[in-house]
Amino acid sequence: MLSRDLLRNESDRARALLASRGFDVTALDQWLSLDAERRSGLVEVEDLKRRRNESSKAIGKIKREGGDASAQIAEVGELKGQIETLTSRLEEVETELMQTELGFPNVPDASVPEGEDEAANREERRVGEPRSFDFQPQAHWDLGPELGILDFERGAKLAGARFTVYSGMGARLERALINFMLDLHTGEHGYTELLPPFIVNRDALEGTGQLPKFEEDLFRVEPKGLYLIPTAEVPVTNLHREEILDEEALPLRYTAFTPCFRAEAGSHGKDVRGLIRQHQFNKVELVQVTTPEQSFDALEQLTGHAEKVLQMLELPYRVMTLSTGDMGFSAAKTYDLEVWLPGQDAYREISSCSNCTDFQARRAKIRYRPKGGKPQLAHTLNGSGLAVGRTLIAILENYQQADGSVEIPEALRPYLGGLSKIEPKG
RNA sequence: GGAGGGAUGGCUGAGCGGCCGAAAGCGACGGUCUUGAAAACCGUUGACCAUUAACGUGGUCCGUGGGUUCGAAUCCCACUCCCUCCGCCA
Repeated sequence: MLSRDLLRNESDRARALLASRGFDVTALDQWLSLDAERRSGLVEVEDLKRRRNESSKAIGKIKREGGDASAQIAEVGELKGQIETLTSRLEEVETELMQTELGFPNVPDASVPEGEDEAANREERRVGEPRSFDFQPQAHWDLGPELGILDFERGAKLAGARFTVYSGMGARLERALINFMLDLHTGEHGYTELLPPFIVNRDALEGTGQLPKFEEDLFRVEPKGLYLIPTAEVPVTNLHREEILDEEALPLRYTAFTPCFRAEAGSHGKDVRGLIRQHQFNKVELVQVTTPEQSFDALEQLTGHAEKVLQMLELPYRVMTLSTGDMGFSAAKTYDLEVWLPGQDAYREISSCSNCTDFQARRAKIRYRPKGGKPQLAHTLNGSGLAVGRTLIAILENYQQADGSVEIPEALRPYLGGLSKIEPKG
């Protein structure tokens, strides 16, 4: 959610910022008229309540003194009716106002390039040289089955398209990557490891911005109407929902490995081959809760923490700042890390690091208390550190050898019992 | 799944249907004292909304949602969560 102050008192600026994201700003006009109606209604109903409270107190006093309070009782009865009708109207307005508000995306930071889509994204830097091959590099959807470590067909048999079975060294490599990333973030970057629920309620998803707008992207779990998490960002960011944190405790840094579940509605025909776009995938997530002063520095740091994984695995990548039109709903600024995939001759997203400023904190009521001051909204950040399946892909494609084997990056070998190479089966 | 107990401010914990936004303690903050700190003592200390140039003023909130009543933290109903015991279970 955006601050009502911004919407109300700087509505022209809000309009321009929302428009830059491709958002239909007629909703803002609707919001403004609802807000005005709410406020004038509040003044009216609060005055009626004041009169009712005064009369009620008078009744108590008269009765204690043994007097006759029937005049006051009649007055209260009349006020009550007026309050009821006004209140029910106000509740309608409030509900509509909320619904409108929950539909507004975050506003972009001034440093974000303006543009309609990914074409306007700004490349910040490239790290690492793409390796030159003296043979035609294969894509992971060929390498994986040939090595006997990825089984797309049996994944489809078990659950349908976009599900994959990891087998043997594939499963082992995925597990090694998870441990490697968690150890790095907890050991070197100061994050606390969490193992949260993989199923959450609506409140949590509303807190981080997936609901109410993006319900069709989620898997719903029937008996209780809960949802499978689309990212660990949801349970981890909501950890401190409706809490007032001590300022000294900030910044909070959490890392969590979880599987992620996405319905991928509307992405038919996109990335249908291989492991790029799955209904279920593993991710190690980074989340920070900071003060407003800290959050943009924290975004640089957090992005650096995710980059460190790629650097240690010696995978070439580039850093992109997403444009206003390409950013996610809750983000004020986002860096995407794109890893080089030689099998596809392209950079592909492997991490997305965002500063959500106070947007999620306002929805989830995550606050902190400055020393001796009033509670304030915190800022929240999240980033993948990294998407594990895509990291595995990157290793297969970048470290493949002419004989069909795949070398293991040095940094990962301790996690694989010292193994240096995955050989084709047979 | 069955039986019982509970949910009050940052925390612990009182609270005859009106005088309760709520005792007390802890914590936090400010002050006295001290070279400084601790201790002691004094004082301040919930959140949200509206309104006001401001000082303020008003409204709402005692798990959530309904109900009874002129009036509810207090009475009634439903739900959620937590605890104890029994059953079942990885």
